[in-house]
Amino acid sequence: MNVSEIYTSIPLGDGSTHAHTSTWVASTLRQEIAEGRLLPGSKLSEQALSSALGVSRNTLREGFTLLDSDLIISRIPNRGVFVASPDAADIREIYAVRRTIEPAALAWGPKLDIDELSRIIGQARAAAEAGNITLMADANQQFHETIVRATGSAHLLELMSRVLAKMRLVFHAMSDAPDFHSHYVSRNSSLVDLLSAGQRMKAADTLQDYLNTAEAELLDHYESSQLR
Amino acid sequence: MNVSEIYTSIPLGDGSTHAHTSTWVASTLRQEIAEGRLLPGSKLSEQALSSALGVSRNTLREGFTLLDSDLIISRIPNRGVFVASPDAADIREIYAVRRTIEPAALAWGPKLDIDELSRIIGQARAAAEAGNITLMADANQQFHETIVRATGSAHLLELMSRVLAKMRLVFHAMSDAPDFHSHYVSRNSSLVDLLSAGQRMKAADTLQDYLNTAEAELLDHYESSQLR
DNA sequence: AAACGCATATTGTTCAACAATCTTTCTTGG
DNA sequence: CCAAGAAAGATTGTTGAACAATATGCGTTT
Repeated sequence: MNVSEIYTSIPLGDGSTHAHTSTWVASTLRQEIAEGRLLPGSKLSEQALSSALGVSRNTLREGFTLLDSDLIISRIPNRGVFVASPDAADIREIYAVRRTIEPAALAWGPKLDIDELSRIIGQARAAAEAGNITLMADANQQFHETIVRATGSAHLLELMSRVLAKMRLVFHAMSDAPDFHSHYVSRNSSLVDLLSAGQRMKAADTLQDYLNTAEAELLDHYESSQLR
Repeated sequence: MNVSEIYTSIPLGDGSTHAHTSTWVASTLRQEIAEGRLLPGSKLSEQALSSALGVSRNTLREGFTLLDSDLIISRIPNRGVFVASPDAADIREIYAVRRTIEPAALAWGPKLDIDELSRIIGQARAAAEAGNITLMADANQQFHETIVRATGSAHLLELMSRVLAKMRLVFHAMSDAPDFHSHYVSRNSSLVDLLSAGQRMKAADTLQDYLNTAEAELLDHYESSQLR
């Protein structure tokens, strides 16, 4: 499916008044991008998109501004708006954020919900046995969001979800990415074991090791997929 | 100085083309707010501001959208845009972010620059002896930004500077705030001593204590200033 | 004094136009 | 034939005006 087909396949607004049309535009595009229907590098033409969405160019631009802070598009002055295509530097940035926030949440977060983490792991295990990779990926994302929620900060949670959204773009850009998620189930599980034993600092250190490993694996796969 | 006076005192653009006019608008307003010329709660009228800045309403709105992600304005649908007036919940949120990011940066940040921290403390001490509170506040902010820079993440640094910008709003809202900065110089100094001794984890714990104390002091002062 | 309704003002959105900048194509000279 | 440069075309950046939707303020009524 190419870009112009996407344009026409995006459902139009139903004519009812949205709280903010620009907000609706942003969330619509966010969803299209998150689900991989708009691939990294695609150009988002103002004229084509505004008519496809049934909004004016001005309103579309306001939506672009909103998405810009979501890190999933890149605006190049006088050139246009493109779906972000993460590179190695972006991957390193993503993991720099995660290496800071997530271990801190495990070590010191005042609202750590171990039962919830445990519950999510159960779901992931079920998904793994059913062979449902999408569900496993969802569970993995939930797991890490729950960790960040322990900080009690809405801003950190928001930053984390933006970072995870960009992470999805990385996977979309590397369509032949192997199944990174499956062997993280047991890792997450051992994290919960440590937490249940009250060893929060050790859990934080362990998570850092995991994140380092994951980053290296992703970078490795990215480099080799760039050579082709 | 009331709001309408502010409008006319904002310097107009020089007619030359800015890279992005909306970006220029946002940074201009950001500065006005940061320096306390636009106080928390002030309404930012589209008509008045657009003519005062010499830009169209559409462009001003794009600027508003940019500022919205900066946390220093609040947009109320069909009501308008106001300079954010932080409340107790905002203060708690600010410190939830700081308690997570800053100790993590001290404990694990790969790019910790102890010499730079030490240099900044020197400046703060000089400012304290000269009795220059503004310079002390600047040095304090620099100190904490340098800490976050140790994470190696641009996004975390950006979030931190947004949080510190909102922090300035808190102080502007409490015009009679006592001098919170002066007794933090020695605290920062003892942090650097711990770091120099290689005791990063102890420094992280100490910083958390400091942040908890500061949050409690601020909340206390906020509550009492609300009663009047 | 409280509640209602109307006039007014402000924000939300669209449209059409033009300026600024980039991209493509075509010409020209070597 | 190829490279450099100029003109033409397309896209983004910004503006001003217009209208709809919503909120505000003010008088009237009870």
